[in-house]
Amino acid sequence: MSHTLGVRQAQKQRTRQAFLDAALGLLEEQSLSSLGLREVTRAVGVAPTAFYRHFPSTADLGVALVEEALGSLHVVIAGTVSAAGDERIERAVALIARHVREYPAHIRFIARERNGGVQKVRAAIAEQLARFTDEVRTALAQHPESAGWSDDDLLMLAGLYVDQMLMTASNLLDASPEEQEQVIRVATRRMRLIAVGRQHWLG
Amino acid sequence: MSHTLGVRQAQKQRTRQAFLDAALGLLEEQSLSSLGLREVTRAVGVAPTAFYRHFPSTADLGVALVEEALGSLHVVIAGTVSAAGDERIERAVALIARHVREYPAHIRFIARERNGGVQKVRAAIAEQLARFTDEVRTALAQHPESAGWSDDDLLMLAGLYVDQMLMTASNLLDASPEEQEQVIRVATRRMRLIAVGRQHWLG
DNA sequence: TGTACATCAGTGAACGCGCGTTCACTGATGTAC
DNA sequence: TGTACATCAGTGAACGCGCGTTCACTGATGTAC
Repeated sequence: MSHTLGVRQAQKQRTRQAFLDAALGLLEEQSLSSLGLREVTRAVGVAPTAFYRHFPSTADLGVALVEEALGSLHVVIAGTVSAAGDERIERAVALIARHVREYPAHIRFIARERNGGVQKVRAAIAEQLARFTDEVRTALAQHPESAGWSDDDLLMLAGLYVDQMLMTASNLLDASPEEQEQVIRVATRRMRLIAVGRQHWLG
Repeated sequence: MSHTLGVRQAQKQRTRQAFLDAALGLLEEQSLSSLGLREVTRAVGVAPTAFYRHFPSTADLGVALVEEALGSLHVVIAGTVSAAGDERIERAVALIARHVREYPAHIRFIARERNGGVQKVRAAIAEQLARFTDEVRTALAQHPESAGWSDDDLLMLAGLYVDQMLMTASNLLDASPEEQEQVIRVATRRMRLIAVGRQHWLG
């Protein structure tokens, strides 16, 4: 079993994950650019110097968090776009809402650092979102409604959807339980309006 | 002339403005939650303790920056919505682009801190954006196309426009001069698609 | 299987530094008479 | 107009503290024979 990690490697991965988890928790209430190395190691329960065994800097830890946070979203995105039938939009919004409920800290992190003060992390997020947009474009191209659409227009529409999803996710985070229904209703109508625009689009 | 400020008051206001200007400059490359009080006073050229004569904390300086940054936007927003005729959308996007060119640091600040780590500032931004959305709704209600629209739907549409404007502004900031044209083209088509959706909307 | 050596994740002391905040101060500006 | 007192924006020394980074270390795990 060459894939079985040695005890040492396994332990290292566990510690690394503990760093990611602790950082994500601390980042619920602050930005990455103010996150301290010692703060993270304290939360994990290791010596400050242990940090350097895993990341050169907190910015690099941030990049790792981007991958963790957005990696799991590919599946959700695929689900929202491929859904078919009358209730396609409702299902898409519901999928987003569920993801936010399951990974609130990840979403908060992405929404915050997308425009945050750490260049490396912003670049990583931008790259991942560009990939999402491209995936959505490919999925949209399969729809019969996309007949006659240029690739450029499909990309425009895909970007609009991706931004809308992220905005909805971020709004859900800031909403109280009672407000969440309202956020979902408004997000659904926004999507519907965009869908109407799509049906009558003439390039 | 009871409105003429005394020498002392005038000097105080000048120093306060120097704090705002210096902070805005420093915030181009970091988030408010990592902005240091001493960093700001150093940039202004006063003793660290002078800060407390103007703001209780950097968070409160941030709130003052929100008002400065978003105060000037009311006029722009009004301009984008009231524009009429065939090229309404082109004009709206051009107005946003001009504002971004004139006040890039303000826009960056708002985009960054809208989801940033300082609660007080996020609340201030959310409140101002809600007011913008309401202003846009009122303006939209005047349009003949809005006949038959519920207030709720108009608010939904207004929110979509406001978010789109802010997103466009933020995209322009991150774009190189060559990319800016592309950003403007895509933003224009997004707005057009939304406008098409609006025309065929049935509630 | 047992032994001898190599690797390396995590340690703990130490460093110099800049931080936010306190305090009593100074001296120009403002005000009362 | 002149004088005596009050106000208060900005000062500068001092404080205790936590920061990021360095370094030589330890001891469990891995590897070669």
